[in-house]
Amino acid sequence: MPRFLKSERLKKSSEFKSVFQQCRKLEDGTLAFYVQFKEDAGSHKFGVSLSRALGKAYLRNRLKRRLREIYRVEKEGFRGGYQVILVPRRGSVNRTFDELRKSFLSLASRAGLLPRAK
RNA sequence: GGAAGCAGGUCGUGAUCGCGGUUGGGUCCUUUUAGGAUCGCAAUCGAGGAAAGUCCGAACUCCGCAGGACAGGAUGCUGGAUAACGCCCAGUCGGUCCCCGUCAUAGGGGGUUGAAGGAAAGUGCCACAGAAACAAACCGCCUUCCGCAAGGGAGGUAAGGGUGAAAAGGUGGGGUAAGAGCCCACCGCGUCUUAUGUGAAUAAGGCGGCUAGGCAAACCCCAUCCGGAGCAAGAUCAAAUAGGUAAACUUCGAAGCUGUCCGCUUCAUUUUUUCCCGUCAAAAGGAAAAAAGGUUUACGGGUAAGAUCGCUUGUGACGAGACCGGCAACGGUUUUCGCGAGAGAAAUGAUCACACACACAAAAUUCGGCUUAGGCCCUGCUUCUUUUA
RNA sequence: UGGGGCGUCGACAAGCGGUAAGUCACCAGAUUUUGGAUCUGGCAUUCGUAGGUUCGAAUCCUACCGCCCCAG
Repeated sequence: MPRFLKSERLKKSSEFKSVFQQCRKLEDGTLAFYVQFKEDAGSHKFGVSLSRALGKAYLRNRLKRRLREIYRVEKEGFRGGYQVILVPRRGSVNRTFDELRKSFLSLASRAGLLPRAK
């Protein structure tokens, strides 16, 4: 099974800033998807940013964990060399796990992270 | 049997994958005491009763400090308990509800509730109404004077009427010109003494009769307590990393050309500027231009939420069970067992099974409380209802 | 973690112990051929919610709910 290591996480405020500054933005009603591509094909990082307006603490925690779980399972198919930030939109706390995954996959495919279907 | 309310208990289990900590192990590096990095490794532990709101009280840390006072804040029946508290326990008194009891009171019992110190230290307020809201006489009642009378003047009075949330103890009797604690009885209030109690108070007896209306969650007075800031407190560490500035090189994303690299073209991202369009003015939209990103080198400073500790396997205000003391809260030179999360863009999620496993809601220095939120089941109490007798 | 402020009609708001001003909007009527403008009248059983103090609470006190801001 794929793992999700600490080194794959976006942590520092500066890292987030850099991605937001120089990135491609995609969104649907549920998620906003910020992706920045890098030369180094081996490195890939992932981060989630949640506003307090989304809901109470336990809701935000659950949403973040679900998004991370989706990323952990689905990142296998991605090309390397990217940094991704997810910003959930208002209302996404009420989505089920499957709805979140569908939304994530469609955005990732639009962003070009998924290789073309054979 | 059912429903509602209140109080107490309770807050899934197992499997697979994933995540955080600790310990062990493997690999690599430095060094050979050991340290660091890393991991499809193993073992083990991994959110709450409210973790929440941040309303109180402490521990701990730094700053200040001989000691005290003012200011400011908090608390406010009594006693106990505690590390401390505005919490908790027991009691007193008052309000309210229920039950017993009575012809009706009285009396007794139980639940619940109370920011229950002081209004005879001072200031202030008590709208409207009302004569008067701490001081009074409108309608009255009585005496007397003037007048034929209607009525008017002077005085006494506060029982009755009227106003009001509130009008100066209440009821009955005596008394009087009419009245009035003016006098008497009972009740109530205040005060003194005695008794009981640690005390708040209670009981009995004496005295007092109006001087003492309400509001202190109005200012205030009295008593007691409080130095200030908070784990982003605070302590330690190399002189490196990141970021910044300057210079040089470079164009990383997507698509196409190509076997591949280099390279080229177009598109896209962010920022700025200009033009067009549009409008009251903007925005949105369209077009053009410029810059940015990555790497290397140098400078520079100790800035910044850098790293480590604080930080939680802690001998403690710790948890659970006995025993002893206490009505209880709680306590103990007693005894047995237990030792439980520790992050830092922040660990608990996904799937499946089991009774539809389901509400509220997630640690962030740590404890003791309070308040609020809320699901299922169990226990107890209260109320209502149904059936049977 | 600590501190400060605000909730009054659909919108903006005044009042801060004694019967909840005002403006815009809305409704009805008048005027007008009609609309606008103008004039007249109406529009808060209760001041975010729940308790308490008081004769009396939007106002004072307490606890909640929602929103906004500040400091490191």
